[in-house]
Amino acid sequence: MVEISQSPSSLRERKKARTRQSLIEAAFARFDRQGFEGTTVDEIAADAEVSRPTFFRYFPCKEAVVFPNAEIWMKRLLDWVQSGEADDTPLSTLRRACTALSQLLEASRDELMQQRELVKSSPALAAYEKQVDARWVEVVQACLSRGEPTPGDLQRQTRIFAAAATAAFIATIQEWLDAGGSSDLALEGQKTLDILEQGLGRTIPHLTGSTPASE
Amino acid sequence: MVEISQSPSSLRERKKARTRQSLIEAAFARFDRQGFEGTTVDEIAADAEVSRPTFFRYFPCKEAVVFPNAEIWMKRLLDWVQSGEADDTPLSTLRRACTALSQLLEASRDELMQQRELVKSSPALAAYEKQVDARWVEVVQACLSRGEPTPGDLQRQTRIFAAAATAAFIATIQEWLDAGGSSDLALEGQKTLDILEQGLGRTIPHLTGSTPASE
DNA sequence: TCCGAAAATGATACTGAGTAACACTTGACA
DNA sequence: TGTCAAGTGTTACTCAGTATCATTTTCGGA
Repeated sequence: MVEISQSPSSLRERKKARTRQSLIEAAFARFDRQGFEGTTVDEIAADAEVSRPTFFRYFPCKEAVVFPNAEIWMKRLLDWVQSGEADDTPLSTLRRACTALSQLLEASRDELMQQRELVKSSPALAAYEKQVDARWVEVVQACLSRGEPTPGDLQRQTRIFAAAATAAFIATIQEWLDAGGSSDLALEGQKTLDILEQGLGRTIPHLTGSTPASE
Repeated sequence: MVEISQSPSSLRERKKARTRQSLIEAAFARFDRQGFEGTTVDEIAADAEVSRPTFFRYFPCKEAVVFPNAEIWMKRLLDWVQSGEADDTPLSTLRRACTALSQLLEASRDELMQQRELVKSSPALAAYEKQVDARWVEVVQACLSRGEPTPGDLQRQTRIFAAAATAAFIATIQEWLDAGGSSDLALEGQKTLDILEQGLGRTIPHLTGSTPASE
């Protein structure tokens, strides 16, 4: 369904992949020892035996090396959404996308938890993570606006809902990581979408003052 | 209810306020002419007739000068929430907070639209704005968890919902600005909260595939 | 197998953000 | 008025990120 694709074909591609991996490993090793802020790009590049400009040919900024898979996952999921069967409702498309993403994330749990530790230790990194997260809105948008041209007024509501759903799912991921990543993320994700679909009144009545049954 | 408070008391305070204002005006003047990226902090400082270190004594980074009121508004609203009457439901507290904030924002519409233009022109600025926006989650959290100690499991759901509500309201603000800021933001905000309270099934049935009347 | 083009890298040098140290000035307050 | 604290300027530094250009490495065709 969602596959890790590609044989690294040519020698050139294989070398690039190797260099990229070296940079990532060198970076995380330094970050473990010295923290993110305490590490310079020069050190990372030196450890990986490349020059500083080369580092920036692989990553747009120092922060990006902490999230080496973000772009890849996003693209993969976007492709999947856009090539999926179109007879679903928008929300069920979103539900399936969340499940697919959950599987990717659960498979990388350790890596993600390491990321999360780093992010907590550095404001600059936290800022960059928000930028990365924001790109997921595009994916959610794509899920919600399949096929139909979406009439103007509805489009605005959809955009707002997409923002809410993205933030909610990201918060769900973070809760999952903070709890050790042991629970079933896909399930938690569906629960989150339940809140958005059914509304607070039915899912967390405590917050609205109504009782679950009434209304 | 939410007042702009304080006489600038001492001379020292008045001077600081004046310097701060000069920096803001110098910055926006330059940004208008040269754009955000095309302007250096040195230029801003020189225009305001202070040194570069002084600029950084007033603003934590170059980006911050674009959002001179963010911190102030947030603090004010947080104070208001924490000192408000406690007999409301969490959601109604949030509703009132949104109305209060809407009034502040509507009063600063032109300034906000200028900000929005700048943000659209610079990725660095967009990144910083996300950081600023993220701080609003705290305020929303405060609205939603008044009084009660909130039992553990519910707390997680509340955090997730707070993230969703914040993102949704921010998206609402942006839609409002992109539409020229002519509509009633407070009203739009309430509509957004309706979606979250009632759920998609009742508010945007189109997305779930159900019909408005049926379940 | 060799050769030319394209891609990747390294060296060097630059800009600009942000900070530290320290001396100096100015407002607060008794 | 004089003392102290707060605010400022000067200087010099670190480091992220970029441009330029020469050099090396891989690719693909003959």
